[in-house]
Amino acid sequence: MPRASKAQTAKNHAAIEQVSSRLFREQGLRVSVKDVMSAAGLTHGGFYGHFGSKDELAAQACAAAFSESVERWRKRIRGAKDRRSARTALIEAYLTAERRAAVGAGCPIAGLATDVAREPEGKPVKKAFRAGLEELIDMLAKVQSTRAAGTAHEEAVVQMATLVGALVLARATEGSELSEEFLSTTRRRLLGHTA
Amino acid sequence: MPRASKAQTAKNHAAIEQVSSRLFREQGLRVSVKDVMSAAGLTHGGFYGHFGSKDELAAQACAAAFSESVERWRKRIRGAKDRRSARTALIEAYLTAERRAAVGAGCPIAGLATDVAREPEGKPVKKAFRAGLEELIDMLAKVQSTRAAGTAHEEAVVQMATLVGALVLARATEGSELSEEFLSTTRRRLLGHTA
DNA sequence: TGTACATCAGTGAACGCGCGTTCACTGATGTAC
DNA sequence: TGTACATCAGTGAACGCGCGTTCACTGATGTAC
Repeated sequence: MPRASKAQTAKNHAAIEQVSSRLFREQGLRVSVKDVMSAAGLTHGGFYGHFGSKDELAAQACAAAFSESVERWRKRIRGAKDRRSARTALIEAYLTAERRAAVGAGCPIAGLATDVAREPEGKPVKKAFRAGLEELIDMLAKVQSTRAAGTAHEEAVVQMATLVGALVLARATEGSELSEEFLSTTRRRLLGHTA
Repeated sequence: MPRASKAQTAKNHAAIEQVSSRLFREQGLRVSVKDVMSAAGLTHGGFYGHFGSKDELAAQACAAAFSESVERWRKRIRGAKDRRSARTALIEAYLTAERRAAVGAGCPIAGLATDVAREPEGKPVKKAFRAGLEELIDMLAKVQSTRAAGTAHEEAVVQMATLVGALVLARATEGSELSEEFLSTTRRRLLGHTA
């Protein structure tokens, strides 16, 4: 299948990006170029016609995953009648068994945080991750009930830590009672049904 | 250096376990057998005289890391004058720049959660991780001010999620202002200086 | 206590395999006339 | 619109390298006398 048409080439490029965004979230940065290309229906050699390196793809895939999340959050916020219910909607959607299972389609923060932490400074994926994380924190800050922006930001930072920690630990203990607790107890307490 | 003495063999075994416990926390399960053995001052071939497989070592290294944490937590709790100050001591020690930097000597939950989540069911490291996590949650539950055991457990589950999430995200964003916020803001809010 | 020798901890080459990246090649696409 | 041909997207073999694991070998240790 030599010399694909321009339209096909664009489709292939999009497929590589989309598929790798899923695979990186599922398996971390250890996914191989061959795995990505196979999943996109291509052979590995053609990869370097689309991206300069695996690192470059990782950064773009990470950014794409964050765009997906931002879009999803935006829709949920728009669908809510006020800030309080928007916040509830985000938290309830984040801490579910479906989200725990759907690693590849889920939150890139939960999927990639540890891998990104291990990357040396300066790697492009690190920058993409930080930018995405900051954007999602800003969105979370905007649905806090507090009026003061500074306080809302602080609340968002801590809530983000709690959400990500709970999801990551629910995944690590999947199949146990504890895993369910990480989802349901955290959800309940974050939503204020607290003792 | 053939046929080491029994004493030397025991020392070597302990060195492999200790060194791998550090390396696994730092780099995740991708650390190579050669890396571990080199760090222990040995050559890779001798590994299988000490452990049946890399998976087996990972589980033992994980368990050893948790033992370290349990011991450290226990000391802090013993050193505190009451439950409230014990809880404060644990949280303050967990969310510091030193702990953020000391990945290899730090909390195995923060270091290994994502890797463990990606391991297939049944892998020995998964069992070790769950057991260790449950032990630390129990310790955290015991220093809650609530009298009711069920409520204390729930609080501990959520606090653990927050602590781990904040540390992991502080590491992923190290070098940025956001990273400092994950430590200081979370610490302040968990300790109740809340608005 | 001293000697002869079996044991076995550690070595390093080798196994088959997968990695990221490069490159000569193919032949349909896209273009110049 | 039809033809001739340069372009270049994708292929698959190959590069050097590192992986987990195995194994023949070495020679000091530990033991039997």
